[in-house]
Amino acid sequence: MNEHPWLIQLNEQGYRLTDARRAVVEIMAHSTHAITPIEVYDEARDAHPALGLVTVYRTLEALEGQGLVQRVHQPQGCQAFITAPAGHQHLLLCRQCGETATFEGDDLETLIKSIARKTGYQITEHWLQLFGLCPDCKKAQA
Amino acid sequence: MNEHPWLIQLNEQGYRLTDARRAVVEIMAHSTHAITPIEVYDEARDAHPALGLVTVYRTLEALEGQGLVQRVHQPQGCQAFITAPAGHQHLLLCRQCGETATFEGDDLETLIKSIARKTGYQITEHWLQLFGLCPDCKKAQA
DNA sequence: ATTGAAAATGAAAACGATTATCAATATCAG
DNA sequence: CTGATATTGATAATCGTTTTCATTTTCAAT
Repeated sequence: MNEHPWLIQLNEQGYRLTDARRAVVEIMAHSTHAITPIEVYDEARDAHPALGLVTVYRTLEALEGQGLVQRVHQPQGCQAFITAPAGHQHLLLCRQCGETATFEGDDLETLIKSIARKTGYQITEHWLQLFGLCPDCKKAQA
Repeated sequence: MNEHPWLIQLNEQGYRLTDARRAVVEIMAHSTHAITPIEVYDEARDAHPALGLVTVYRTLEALEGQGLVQRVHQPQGCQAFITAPAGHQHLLLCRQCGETATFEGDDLETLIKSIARKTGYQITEHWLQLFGLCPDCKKAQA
């Protein structure tokens, strides 16, 4: 049936393959922008009109559990999702259109260790994110 | 009347001084932890029982507008506020109790410029946040 | 001190995002 | 094909936040 790799992975984890999941995966896997559940819902109904919003939430949850998508936090709000970057990448997000780029910057290790030593905190996670305008939106600005 | 500097600042901006605002400022200004509107509401009612939750939201909004408090984003959720650090500081947050520390790490400029050049993005904002366990919660863990 | 216009308040309702409930449906192993 | 079970979508519930609005409070001008 030539299923999308994400669907194969879900299937291997015991999830059944349904048209609702196919429709959501289709949208999420091909999106290069941060996208909210409602937007996924609207777009995915082109392929599967009977789709319910609840199923979008449940599918996003499953995909997040598999590390295939992740929630992104932005100054404007924190309800959007993106396809999870491979490995440990940092994010660059367009404030206008939500387009996402990634970059590496792992010279943070030194900084983190230094902060841990100075503060006595046990540091378990870090976020480094940049926000701005993507080339297209920058052009449209002027 | 020996008002708190935040109240004086609000007053200078045209805000009136009320008991509701005094109560909210009292809590926020002395908090060293990330704290949600509901928590502010609960704590501030000790001093001002008639306080409404709506007023907490409105006061936090005013304080945020003055740069005196800011919303913090965390893996567990994004509805908490902290007293805004002076100058450009980065955050270190305890995932357990919300205790907040700050640090400087402004060698980011080089990185940011490099990413901007590589991606064509115009970068306007950045977040660098660390999460972990504060010394107290680390101790309570074991 | 008194007054009154304007700002601020709190209660209630509205709202948007998310989660829980549940009967009906679809998947897939046997 | 069949049936146990996962999944679905509709509905309702929940949570955080905002709007509405009549009442109260602040504070500048008397």
